Amino acid sequence: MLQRRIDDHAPPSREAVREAQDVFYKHLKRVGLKHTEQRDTILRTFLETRDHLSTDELFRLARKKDPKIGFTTVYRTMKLLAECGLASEVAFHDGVARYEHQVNRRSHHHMVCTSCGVSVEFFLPEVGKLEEEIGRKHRFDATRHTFQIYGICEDCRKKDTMKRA
Amino acid sequence: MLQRRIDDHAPPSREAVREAQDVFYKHLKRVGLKHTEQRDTILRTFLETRDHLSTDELFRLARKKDPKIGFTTVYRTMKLLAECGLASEVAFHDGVARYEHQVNRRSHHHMVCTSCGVSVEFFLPEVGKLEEEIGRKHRFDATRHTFQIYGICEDCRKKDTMKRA
DNA sequence: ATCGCAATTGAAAATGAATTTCATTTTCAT
DNA sequence: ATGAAAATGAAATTCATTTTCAATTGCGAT
Repeated sequence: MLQRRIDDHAPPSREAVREAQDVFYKHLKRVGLKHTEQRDTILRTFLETRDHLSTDELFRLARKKDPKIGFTTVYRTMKLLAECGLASEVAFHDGVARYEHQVNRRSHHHMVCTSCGVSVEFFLPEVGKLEEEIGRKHRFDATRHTFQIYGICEDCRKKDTMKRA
Repeated sequence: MLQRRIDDHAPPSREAVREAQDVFYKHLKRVGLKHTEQRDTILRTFLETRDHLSTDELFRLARKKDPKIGFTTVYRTMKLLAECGLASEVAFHDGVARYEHQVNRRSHHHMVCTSCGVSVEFFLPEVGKLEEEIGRKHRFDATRHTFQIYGICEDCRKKDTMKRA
């Protein structure tokens, strides 16, 4: 199931894409890895997306740009992108790992419909403060958090009501 | 890796256990299922635990009480317990489903050490309010949420410092 | 520009948790 | 007690993820 994402962000600008590429290439250099065409294609494909994509979905998209790209390469590239902060995993509890890109995006949280999978993003500055506060209290070096709300969206509720009638 | 749980709760009292059994049996009746010795053993085993247990870990514990209990039965029973609210899944991002029991427990959140897996529980009443508020705003019927903070605990930080020295 | 070698690639195999199958056994309403 | 329906558990299956490995490619040194 494709997990549609509802937010208020435009796709990254040309400059933002170049910046992201720069971050990626510098990361590769830093850890002694090479810059390849496949990795570049995968990054560009990823930045064009707005949904929460599984590795397999991303693989299908990348293959449209370059039919000889393999699943394994996409899989490995996503790990690299996550390492340098360009991608982050979002775990929605449905058994597949999903990624969203972090270019031009502020920290945010998700509200997920457990019926159709749609997700709405929201932002609450206080959540970041809570992370810091709780970390300090328990002497953790807090690095990140996940905050997800699960429920049923309006559309699914309406559909459900219609079915009953 | 066993996910040790740090909290301030005592194990359920004898009465709490009986109450939980009652909830379970009534649920079974409601959905037309039968009360079996295995299911009872698994519930009792589960209530005695305080860590975040995978199905396999629970299976090993239940097997001590009754060596002929099978993994499949534990797996299926955990689904039933989750259905009637006695168990809830906690997904910590490490690829295995874990459960914690909900007897005598208030809603809470987790701070997880990404190095050793230890988790500390904390409770923030405002998070429940945020769930409600955000749900209303986006017209979701919000049913639950997860809030987890990831980081490195004090012990792991110390060990790390020693290694460097 | 070429060489050499380490990194990369991608198909295929392996892994491992989750889930289903099915023949046998058990529960429980009658 | 009886028998229909459900439960059990060993084994098989599924499916996402991860590893393996032989062939290919990138790139720094020359």
